[in-house]
Amino acid sequence: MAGIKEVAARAGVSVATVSRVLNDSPQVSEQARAKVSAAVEALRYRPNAVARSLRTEATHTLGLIVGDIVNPFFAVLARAVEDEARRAGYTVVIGNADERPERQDHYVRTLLEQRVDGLLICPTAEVTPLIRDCAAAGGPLVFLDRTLPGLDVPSVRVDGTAAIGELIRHLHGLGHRRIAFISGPEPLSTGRERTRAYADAMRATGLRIREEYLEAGDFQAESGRAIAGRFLDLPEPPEVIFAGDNLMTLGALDEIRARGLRIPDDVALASFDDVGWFVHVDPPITAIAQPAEELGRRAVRALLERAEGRPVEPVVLPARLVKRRSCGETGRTQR
Amino acid sequence: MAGIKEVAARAGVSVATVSRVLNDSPQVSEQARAKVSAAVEALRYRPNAVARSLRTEATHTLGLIVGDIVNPFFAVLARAVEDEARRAGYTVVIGNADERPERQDHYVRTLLEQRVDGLLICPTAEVTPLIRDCAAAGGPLVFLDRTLPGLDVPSVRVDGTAAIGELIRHLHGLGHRRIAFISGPEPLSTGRERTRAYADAMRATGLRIREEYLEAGDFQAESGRAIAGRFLDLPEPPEVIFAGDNLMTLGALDEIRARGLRIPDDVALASFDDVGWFVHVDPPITAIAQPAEELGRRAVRALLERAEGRPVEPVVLPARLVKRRSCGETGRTQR
DNA sequence: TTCTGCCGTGTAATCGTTTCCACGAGGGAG
DNA sequence: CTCCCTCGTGGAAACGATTACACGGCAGAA
Repeated sequence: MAGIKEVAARAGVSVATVSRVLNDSPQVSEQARAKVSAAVEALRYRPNAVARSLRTEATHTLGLIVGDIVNPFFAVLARAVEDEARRAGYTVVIGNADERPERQDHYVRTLLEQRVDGLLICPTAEVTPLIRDCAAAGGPLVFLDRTLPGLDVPSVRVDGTAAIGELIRHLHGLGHRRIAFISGPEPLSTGRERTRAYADAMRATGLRIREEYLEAGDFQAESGRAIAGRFLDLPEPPEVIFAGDNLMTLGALDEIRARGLRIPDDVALASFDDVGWFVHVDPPITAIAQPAEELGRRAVRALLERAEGRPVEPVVLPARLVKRRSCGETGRTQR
Repeated sequence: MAGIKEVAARAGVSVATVSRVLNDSPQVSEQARAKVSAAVEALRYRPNAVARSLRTEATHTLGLIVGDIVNPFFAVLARAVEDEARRAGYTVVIGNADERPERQDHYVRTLLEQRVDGLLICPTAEVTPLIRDCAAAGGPLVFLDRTLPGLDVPSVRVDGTAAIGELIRHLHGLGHRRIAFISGPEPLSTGRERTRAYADAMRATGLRIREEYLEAGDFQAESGRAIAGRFLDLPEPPEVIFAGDNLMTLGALDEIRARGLRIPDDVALASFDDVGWFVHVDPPITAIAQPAEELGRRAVRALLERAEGRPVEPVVLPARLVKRRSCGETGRTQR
């Protein structure tokens, strides 16, 4: 493929001039500019970003490591990140950790070697040594959706505490008392936070927290199914199953349907994390909606500020309860 | 950040030796290897992939341009591509064209400048000049899911013709005669192919094709909703609405629900492209399932073969009809 | 002993850009 | 006329790796 040298030769100027034209520096005559443009066109020259990056120490690329791109929440997040990044002139490399720390580390390593200008991570579980190093090295790094304890890294996330409180009160108002929660993995900040919010809200509402009504899944559909099954097998099964993310909700729904139970009469269902099709389930599923797009955009902005050396403080966005019919009638339903 | 020079200095060897250790060449003594490893460790050295790529002319990176990452079909596709690529030692850069040719071109340009080792494109509509150039240049390029006419580029895709035929016969067997189709955009190969299959199958089954029962959407939910609305507004509305992708099915479902119509009694619904939650809609939605994972894997393999200069022939995978209850009772339902 | 070959190593060129610096031409001011 | 500044330009040194080539030492063969 033609390089800048060939272009220079064809245009009858030096490589320096070609480079100046390409980066439209003002320090170049109209004449030269025209000749170079013609040569570029004729040779179908495409600048080599690899060489450019080597010289300039900037790749105009951001890395994004998500838990699972097939999870609609992360898909929406990824699109928002990618959109905002493109607007700022950056390309995004997406890594799929599949919620596995070793895979997450694989991508961290690869992306660092690629010299991305910034890294957005939805951390999977543990603080790996590699992550600790990165945090210590102080490169542009921002945690997205989740945080890790004890590291000096800014994070952009959603706080669902208030919405969970509202949900529990809503359920209580509908007459439900036995509310079970399929929580997320203990090591994940989002898992811990939601569990805590559930427990606090139950207490605040004067409801008993039963050990057998609280079990941790792994944010994947299958665990939701299994745990819902165990809840339903209890001598005194819960009146409500509240699942900690949309995939576990899907799993729970599968299990409830497989047993031929009716929602909400036999058991009610609620989800942390809303997805488009919840309104089409019969009955539509009550859920806590997270502002995923906003989250993605804010994360990119925070990252870019960080990359420019400006200090950035954590961003915390609120979630919103969307009442539908899967927990019982409440007059009008929201979409 | 420390470079190979610092490592060499600290280990007391030359940069050549360090490089050889890093690429574990056999031509290096155990002793040197140990010293270098120690230095690498101590300095937390990370090879600079940018410099390496410049020298070796290989980035070990593949580009993937999808129509819309939020569409579950593409999300699954992207994960499969990314998975298979990782297995082969490649990183994937995902670009989101949002079904817009100019955005697709933006990514093609960017990825070419980044010197990706191969490019996987789900082409959006038209043959742009840029795409034509690429095809002509003969770089490693493979079309995924969709094809473009008149270009010498191998493609990996699904052929839903047989499944659509089966669906139409199934609907006919259930007593339906007035079958409307929300087709995809005319310029897209998948849109054209499905429309053609619908028309052929209708004819083959002895059903009339009515002009007012065939309208093209843009593979986004909103168009599905609008077109379904127009179908239902007809003096003689169809008995079945068959939508050309999962998002338009979602839109149609919205519209049907908004009108308070019952499925399948008032109108039946079928989808080209299956997604996980279809089984949870009441009633579960009959759909044609595409082997998205297989598609992604095959595409990567084809691309890598192409990159190695081996000739690759087009891959065409069959789709599969999954009968559920949204078109009427049929004895047992599949999951 | 001397020659041959291999093995481990180092020197330096190279990849395609950007950018610092120098240089010559031209023009305005003194 | 001379001086100086500006403007457009080109030469060449980076950037951080890989790798062709050369070289010295040592072992085995003659």
